[in-house]
Amino acid sequence: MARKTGSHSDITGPRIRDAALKLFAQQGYAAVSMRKIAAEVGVQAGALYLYTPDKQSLLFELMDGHMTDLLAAWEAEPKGDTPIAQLEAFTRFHIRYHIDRPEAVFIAYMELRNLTPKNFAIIEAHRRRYEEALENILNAGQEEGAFRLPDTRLVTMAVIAMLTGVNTWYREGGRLSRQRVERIYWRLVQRMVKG
Amino acid sequence: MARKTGSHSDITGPRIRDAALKLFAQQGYAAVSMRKIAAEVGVQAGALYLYTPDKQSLLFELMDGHMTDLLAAWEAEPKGDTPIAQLEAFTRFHIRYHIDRPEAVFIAYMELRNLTPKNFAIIEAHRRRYEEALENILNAGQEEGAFRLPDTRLVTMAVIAMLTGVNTWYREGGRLSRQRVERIYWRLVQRMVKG
DNA sequence: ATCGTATCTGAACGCCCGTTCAATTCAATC
DNA sequence: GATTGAATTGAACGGGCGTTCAGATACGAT
Repeated sequence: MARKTGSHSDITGPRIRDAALKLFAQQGYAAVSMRKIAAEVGVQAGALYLYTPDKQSLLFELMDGHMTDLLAAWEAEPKGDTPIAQLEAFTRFHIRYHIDRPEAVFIAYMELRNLTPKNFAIIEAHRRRYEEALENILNAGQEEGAFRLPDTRLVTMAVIAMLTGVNTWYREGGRLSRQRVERIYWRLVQRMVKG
Repeated sequence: MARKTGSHSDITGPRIRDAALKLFAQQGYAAVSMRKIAAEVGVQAGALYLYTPDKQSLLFELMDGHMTDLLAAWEAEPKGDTPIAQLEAFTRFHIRYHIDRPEAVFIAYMELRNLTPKNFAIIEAHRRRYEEALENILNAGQEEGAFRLPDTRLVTMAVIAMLTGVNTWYREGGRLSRQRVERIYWRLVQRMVKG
């Protein structure tokens, strides 16, 4: 047998990326073989190489796609014009966006060490740009006196770590709704920045 | 050749654990082979099995040891008697302890999925106990009116995520000293809990 | 000097890895 | 209904994996 009825390039391609996303998140890049990914798609391992040059590219494209989408989504987000409004927008956006993509987020944070140095540098640049979006808001608020921060760079890292931490405990249908989680975290962030 | 001069069980054992800690943190459990660990120690792969029953036990003992030490160190920490004093003690302790053991901390957070279900349950119980140490402080402060928290469980997770995040950016000899990092984070935590 | 034993080697076991590629199958076109 | 070309198989490549174990080695006790 060779290819099955109705299988086409534009269907198999995305299915491979979906399978890789799921399996990398579940078991980790190093523990997932090309054969496992192929099995999840329902195809032989060799077929994967029609859609990706190698395993590393599969990982990189998942991470690069995630970061690119994240940055684009933040650009497109309505922000308001005061630092306090922008900080609220960032806080709520970050939680909402990350809570909806637990697998991509998990991979983006856990598999950095499995990237080649070149690919790592590209992902790091993306991350840096995203962190700077927050840092710029904090700096603006600091300058105009809306915030009183001990150290904007440190507060940037503290806020992002705190917000991203939601993904470690949030479960769909749990005690708190997304809305409620968003609101509570926003209150905490407010307290952190208000002198 | 067989064993080298001066090699003894009580030397090789710890060296194996040290090598495993270093390599697991650097490359991840799945990517590190028993042969790599053995090479780091300067020994053949077979020799490892005089000191550990298998690779999984090597990982588990590192994680279990780390969590046990962490809990014991917190027990032994001078705490003060008010919730606010205890919260300061916890905040400073957490940062100090974690900043000094980046490899063990990294493994404890990243390699959970590579534990067998039984071992995972044990590590999770440890983590839960540690989280409860903080949650109890927050609850006590909430009840006696020292803190005004939107949700103690959520604030517990937020604070721990924020504090542990230090390990992602802190570098020895960087812009901020440990002392300064401790102090700034304590100010942020204070703001978060004070209504 | 010899022995006993703790320590370690080196080879082997069956298995899985990422990747390549000739051969095959199927859908669309003529 | 034959031809074409994209999609896929299945086998193969060299290599690394965790683990076992008989045999070699060197130290401490006698």
